[in-house]
Amino acid sequence: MYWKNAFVHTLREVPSEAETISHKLMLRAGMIQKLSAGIYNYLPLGLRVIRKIEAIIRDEMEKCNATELLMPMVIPAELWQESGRWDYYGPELLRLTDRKNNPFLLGPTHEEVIVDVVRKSVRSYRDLPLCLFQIQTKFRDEVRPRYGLMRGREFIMKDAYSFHADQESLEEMYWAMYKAYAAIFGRCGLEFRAVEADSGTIGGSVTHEFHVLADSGEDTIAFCDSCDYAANVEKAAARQPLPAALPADASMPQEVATPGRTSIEDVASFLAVNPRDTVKMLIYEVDSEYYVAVCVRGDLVVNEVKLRTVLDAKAVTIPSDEIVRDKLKLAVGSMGPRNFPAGTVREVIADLSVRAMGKSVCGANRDGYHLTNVYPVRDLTFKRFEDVAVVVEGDPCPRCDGGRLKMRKGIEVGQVFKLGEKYSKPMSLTFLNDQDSPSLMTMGCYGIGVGRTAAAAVEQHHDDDGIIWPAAIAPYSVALLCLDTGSEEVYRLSKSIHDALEKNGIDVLLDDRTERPGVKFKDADLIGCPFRITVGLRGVKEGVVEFKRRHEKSLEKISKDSCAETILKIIGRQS
RNA sequence: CGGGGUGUAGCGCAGGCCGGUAGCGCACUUGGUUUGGGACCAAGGUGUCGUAGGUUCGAAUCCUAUCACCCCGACCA
Repeated sequence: MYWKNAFVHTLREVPSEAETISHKLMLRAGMIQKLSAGIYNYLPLGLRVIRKIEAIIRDEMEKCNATELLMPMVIPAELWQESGRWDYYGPELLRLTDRKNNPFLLGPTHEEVIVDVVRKSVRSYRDLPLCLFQIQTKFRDEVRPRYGLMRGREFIMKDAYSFHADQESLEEMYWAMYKAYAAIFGRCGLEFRAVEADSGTIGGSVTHEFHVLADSGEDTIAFCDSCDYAANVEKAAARQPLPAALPADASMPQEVATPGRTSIEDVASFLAVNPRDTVKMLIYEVDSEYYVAVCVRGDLVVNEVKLRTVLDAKAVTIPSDEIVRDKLKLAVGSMGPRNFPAGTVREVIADLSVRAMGKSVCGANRDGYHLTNVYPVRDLTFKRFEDVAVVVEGDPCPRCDGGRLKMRKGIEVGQVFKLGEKYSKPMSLTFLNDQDSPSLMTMGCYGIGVGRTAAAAVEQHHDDDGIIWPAAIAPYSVALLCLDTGSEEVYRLSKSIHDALEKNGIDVLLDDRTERPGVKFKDADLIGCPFRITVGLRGVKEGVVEFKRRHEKSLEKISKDSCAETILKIIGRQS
């Protein structure tokens, strides 16, 4: 490919909208271009990266006996009404009507459609198991799209759906997909981690997310430093300590004045105790219907995802101080679980950490007062203990002895789900089993954010000069710089190298512009092809061209006459 | 959706308080000099100042409304 034909337009300055590295670099490298908030044009260079990722995905999907199809992006509302998601899904779902005023939606995911596809065709257990996938543009009207391809409204996703006669078959496919995902991200040259996760609104029970490790990630993952336990922090559990024993000399709770101290930090320092020895109590509003009180050890944070799961709720939010004070008649800043006036809340839930506490401080349920000498095992009367706290670095691993949890930031690029009968039931996806009786299919679904994978690769592989693409997903393997387009000899040599590489199946981008060398070097670094070949007057006079790897400083000089073969050998060895 | 901010040339920005010929850098075009890490000189083109209304002799500037975009938060297979 010749640069002049490749539609590569790099930017020297960063458009002001970009914040994250991948967003900035992909814009500057001329890979993407914004059309609207969270909606991007994929320019030729960016599209090549997308296509390479897609090719790897297709290859691995086919190894799992998954077959590709393509479903429409515009979906009749009817199907979603059938599954119940038409009402359940919030404003993230873009709804539209056609000229006859019939309701449609832009697909944010395709469970309903695939179920419809399969139920129209599959009747017998003999057709199962079955796995179908597509690579399609999705639309989710995100509240706040940001970070370029990382969190767009329109985005390309690979989604696969599997159908099974029984749980064992689903299990088998689930782990086959799990392995395929590991292979895909490995082949893309990414450092990633598969983690246990919360299954969220899509439903189902067991799920793993695949995260590319990068400091800029939006998710936090916790993993054990000695075994292979890893989980999204939303889900991560720690080994819970045993309930504390009550010391024989334990004295009775005592009310102390703590004027104006309403935060854990203030109360702890005022009473000269560690925040670990205080009990924090928070009020949550659940599904806009009722309230609960939640206690955690003072230094911990309530995990709202866990809380939601524990309450089987859709949403939990912290109400304003005014509501807590005026409507619930509670002492904001001085709430505590001992003698808690629970009349206005449905129940009190305590984190397991509280049970393990010894002598503690908690609110006295009276403005400006706290209690000291509280022993939760003795003084707290409520019964419900749950794991509702966010784990912290150093917590003991829930799986193994002696392991400690560590934290990293991750970018979620893929997820595998066991859906079970969540869609097959409301949509009557049945088959005849070998007993000749109708039975519900059980399903799995498996997604990969293709654009997000590209962005994650940039987050993980770049330097001050630009992108450093992993070889397998680079837009071109080789940036071939012809420094002196005015010289017949240099130009001819450049072209012959270009042709020889292309003939051997190597992607090569020949910079044939009449630009100064500095510009070409800068652009080559920015675009980030793994290999660079420089053909210039200076080298040609000595009979050499230069070969450089994007991630290394050093250059190799290669005889110009045998350079195509030499380079083929080097690249063949590496990729 | 709550809080904050920005819309002026393709990109990055100044101008705005204090109304009076719309500017700078990069990019682009032409000519020349340069030529191995984003060159230099000269000349040139480029705008409904986000949109609509209002105040005024006169609005990028003041007022009102509105739209878009960005950041923080909430939200998110």
